[in-house]
Amino acid sequence: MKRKITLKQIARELDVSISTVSKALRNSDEISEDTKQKIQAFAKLYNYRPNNIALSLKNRKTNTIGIIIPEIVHHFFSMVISGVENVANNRGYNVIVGLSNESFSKEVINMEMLANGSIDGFILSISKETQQLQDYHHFNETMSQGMPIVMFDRVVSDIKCDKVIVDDLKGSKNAVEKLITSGSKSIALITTKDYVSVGKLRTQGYLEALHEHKILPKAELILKMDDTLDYEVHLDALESEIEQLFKTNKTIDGIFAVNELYALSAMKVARKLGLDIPKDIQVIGFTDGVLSKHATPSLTTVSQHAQQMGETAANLLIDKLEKEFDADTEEEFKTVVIATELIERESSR
Amino acid sequence: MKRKITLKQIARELDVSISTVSKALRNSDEISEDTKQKIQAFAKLYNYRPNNIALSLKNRKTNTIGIIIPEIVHHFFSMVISGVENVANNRGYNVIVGLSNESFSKEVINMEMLANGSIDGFILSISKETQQLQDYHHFNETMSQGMPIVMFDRVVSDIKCDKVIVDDLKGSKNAVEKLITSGSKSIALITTKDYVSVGKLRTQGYLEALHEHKILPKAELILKMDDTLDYEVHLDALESEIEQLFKTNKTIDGIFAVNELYALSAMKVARKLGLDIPKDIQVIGFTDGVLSKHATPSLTTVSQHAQQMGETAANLLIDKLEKEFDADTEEEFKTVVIATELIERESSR
DNA sequence: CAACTTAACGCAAACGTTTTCGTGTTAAAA
DNA sequence: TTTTAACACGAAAACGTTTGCGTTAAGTTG
Repeated sequence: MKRKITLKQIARELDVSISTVSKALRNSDEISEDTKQKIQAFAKLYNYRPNNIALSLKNRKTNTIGIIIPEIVHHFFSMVISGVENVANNRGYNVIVGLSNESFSKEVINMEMLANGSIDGFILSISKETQQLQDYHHFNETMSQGMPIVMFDRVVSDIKCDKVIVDDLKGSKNAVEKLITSGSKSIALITTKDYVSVGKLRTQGYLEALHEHKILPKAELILKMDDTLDYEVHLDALESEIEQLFKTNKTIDGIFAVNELYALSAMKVARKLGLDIPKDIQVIGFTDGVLSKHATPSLTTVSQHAQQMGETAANLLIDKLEKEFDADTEEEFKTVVIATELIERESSR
Repeated sequence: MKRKITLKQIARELDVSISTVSKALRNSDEISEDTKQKIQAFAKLYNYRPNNIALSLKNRKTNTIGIIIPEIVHHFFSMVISGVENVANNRGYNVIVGLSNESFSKEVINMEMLANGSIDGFILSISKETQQLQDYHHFNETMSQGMPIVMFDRVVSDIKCDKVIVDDLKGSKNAVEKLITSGSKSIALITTKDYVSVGKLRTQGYLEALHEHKILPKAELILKMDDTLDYEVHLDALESEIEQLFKTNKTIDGIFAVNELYALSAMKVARKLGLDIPKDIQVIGFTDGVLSKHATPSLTTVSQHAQQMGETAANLLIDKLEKEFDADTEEEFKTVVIATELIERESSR
């Protein structure tokens, strides 16, 4: 079990100084061709690779970016990671992930753990609890220490940093318009409580679409779920709520749901009540995941291009990291909006 | 944009030496109570945190573990990561992920990138290409440099290292037996080519179950898919193959598929051909993911307990990292087998 | 031959820690 | 008064790099 070889060992072995070895390996012309040949050959033989940690310490740069997300067992977030990993790797960076599990304290702890030199910058999406508490001190502290942050999807407008978002409003407006133009008259909305920023925006898109088509929104057609409950395990509760919605509003002939699970549950309930999809009732969901694609009937969705979001976020962050910062020019923050796309499948006409 | 504060700055500010500051903060009794108080207060005020990189360099220990997986947009793998993250975090470790995208060269590059000091050990699942090429030099090299590896799920028996696997054979045997005892007489198998280790084992389980129940396996009932194709995008090809299988073997009344997608496609085709599930035909899949749960009918599956696999792998690795290695005792490697569980849903009787 | 250039290499600092081993001061013991 | 011990702190090395600058010896120039 030999340890990795270091400059010092090569130097001792070849009877030269450490600096000579270092320079020879970086092909400095301070060193004679002969010595360079010798050193490089030796280094190759022993498979020398510079120690990343030592480099990080010296350069005050780790070439590693941290990504903090609420959960990883989730199609959207894993797609984002995939995008981040892609460009990070291509640009010579590693990716270290932290999970907040939707918890404020875990988010804070994770960030503090990584902020102490382990990484050069953050890419993150805020946990639900943080959104509720509206406590953003950890973001501000991190940034005040010179560590850049890029937020994606669940962002907070108060914080000055780069952001990558999806046009939730426009996306859902489009979806609802699609329902309207395809003949739905009475469209229900299944959404989350308002503190979830994206839920709020998607609700607004729904309302705007109705408004532009002179349809009066009805409160009883809007179902606001409390998504602090984990509906992966409380599916029944979700479904009975939806069933209730259907039963008290027999006219419903269109559903817009702010996520995949709500949409699928709606379809399930509709089918149970003997409704044909998409003939009797159309369904569109937000977030394009595997479930939508493989459901029967397959679900028409608003795609967020998660992978592209990840790539964009990574590029934004690395751009910032590699731009030699002119202390004079005011730092500027970009917000990139990724266009949504309506993916039409079998659940809409 | 103030940088993070260092020991040196505190020392200069308080007019003591660096070592005094260090000792004071670690509550050494070499330092007087007064000075300790003063230094600790100052450090707290300026929110001092030791620099991880410097610590890593000094201790030759990064407290970071690397995990290399074929892909992350995959329920099984993200569950494993989730498990790893859990125990890693609780035991004071960070997790850095690398994706091989099922490519041999990306796997090698990723490992080399991380092996140069960035991490203390690996948790990994081998890419398909590596399994085909059977080139394992990067694993051996990594380990010969004293960096431990824990393999999970897709392992290779030639390599001496800790492993976490699922009893693929027993799991699939159980599943097929379930089909048999529930009345299926003619059971088809949808699997992968044999170089995928798990596919091979699951095929074997299928055969053993048939054998024990005195059923003669028929070659025409075994469909071996070439899974170098990405069936997420070539769904049609997959489905038409399965349809062919059904049409040339009208007697089929049971399907065992080695993954979720194959099983779902089988269900789709069956439904298309007018077969009732589970009355006319039962279906069981391997790997318990979101699709199985939310499909209609929901799919009976063999669960691999992915999260538990991740947790086990992480514990194995960290145990090894933290055990002061007695050079005398021979190093021993464990292989932990995680029991599978048949999760019965609507697709079986 | 003196003065100067150039080639080839080594020294040492720096990145931020921890820790071992002094060292100086003071107070107690002889 | 001298010796000793305890106390409180500092110097320096080490982890593995990179790099500016100093140094030496050889060669060149006038």
